[in-house]
Amino acid sequence: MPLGTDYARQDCSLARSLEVVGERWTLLILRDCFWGVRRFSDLQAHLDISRAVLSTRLDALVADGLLTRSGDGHPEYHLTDDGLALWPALYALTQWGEQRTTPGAPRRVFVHVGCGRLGRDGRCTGCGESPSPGDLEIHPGPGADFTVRDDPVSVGLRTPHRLLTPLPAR
Amino acid sequence: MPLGTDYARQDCSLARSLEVVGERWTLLILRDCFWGVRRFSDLQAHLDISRAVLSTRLDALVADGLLTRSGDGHPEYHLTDDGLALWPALYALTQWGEQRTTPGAPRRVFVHVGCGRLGRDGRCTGCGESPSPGDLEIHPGPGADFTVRDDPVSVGLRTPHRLLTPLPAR
DNA sequence: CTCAATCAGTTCGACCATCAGACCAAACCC
DNA sequence: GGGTTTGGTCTGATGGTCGAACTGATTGAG
Repeated sequence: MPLGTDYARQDCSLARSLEVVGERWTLLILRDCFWGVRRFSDLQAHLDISRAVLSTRLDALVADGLLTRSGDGHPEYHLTDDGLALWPALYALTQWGEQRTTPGAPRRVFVHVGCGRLGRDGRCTGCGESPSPGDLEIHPGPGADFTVRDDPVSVGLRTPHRLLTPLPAR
Repeated sequence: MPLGTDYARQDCSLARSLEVVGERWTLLILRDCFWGVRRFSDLQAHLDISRAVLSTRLDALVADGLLTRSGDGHPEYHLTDDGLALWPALYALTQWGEQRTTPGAPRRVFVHVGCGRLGRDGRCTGCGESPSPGDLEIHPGPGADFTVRDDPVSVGLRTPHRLLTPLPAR
């Protein structure tokens, strides 16, 4: 928990959110899940995160109902509806970072499949709606840098990829 | 910084965002700034945060250009344009927390002054636009609980209050 | 089927952040 | 000018995070 336990006495929904997704690494793990990453080792390799912390975070996300752990052998992690509902917040935070650091050259571009591009406000430039993540493709943008990482997830993102479908492709 | 320094080698705008606003307490401090809190002691009393940490966070937010520190005597903290641009992300996270914990009874309701209410997607139910925070009023909602806190900021929020105007009123 | 490699963690000790509380100097109030 | 408030800093105790080593189950190759 990112907040002291006595923070339960704060009457604010943002604090409630941060108790679940405010810890170090948690939002980056969920971002990878939206992109389709499902395996422990892929998350670990892509995030350069300590295995101990990744294990703790995944346990917490499953306990909080944002992820499910499935499979009898090596588990796969999938977003629940509660997890999927986080997409607008995640996208808004990403856009804020993009606008601050590389305003003219986005690292990633999201495409509403068969329709238009996703604008900064999360609306499709084609239909004007806010597509659900499953209807989106992530494309490398002009600000992307392919030289920094060689893990399977980073490699898989060098070409367009439908969100929520397995990454790396198997 | 919430992420290891070597995370500079990650090619992702979300990571960039989290390096600025991902630390414990930072988003709650900014939330208070949107509500109009400007003084060190008001933040400290409302958040129940250690003074040392609050001091560190405010320094970082000023250095990152999200807040300005003004006044020759006791300083006032104000949001910059970069800080104000965070509003959609902050609102989206708040709505996610509200939907998860108290779906039918929001703790706070935001009103586009003279127009309509703010929907879950940040659009006004009246005009359909996404108002900037300065055009919004925060009202206590049906899920608000006035019994938990008695600091000046909490008291000031028991009645409708225009965002970005001084809180507590002086 | 056997054996090695991979996967999904757990454990460990070093290090860093956060906490509550004490302390302090400048600003403000009378 | 003196006392109070404000806005911090400092300190020792506690808890989180780190990289690296270790482990046991699963999977794949032959």
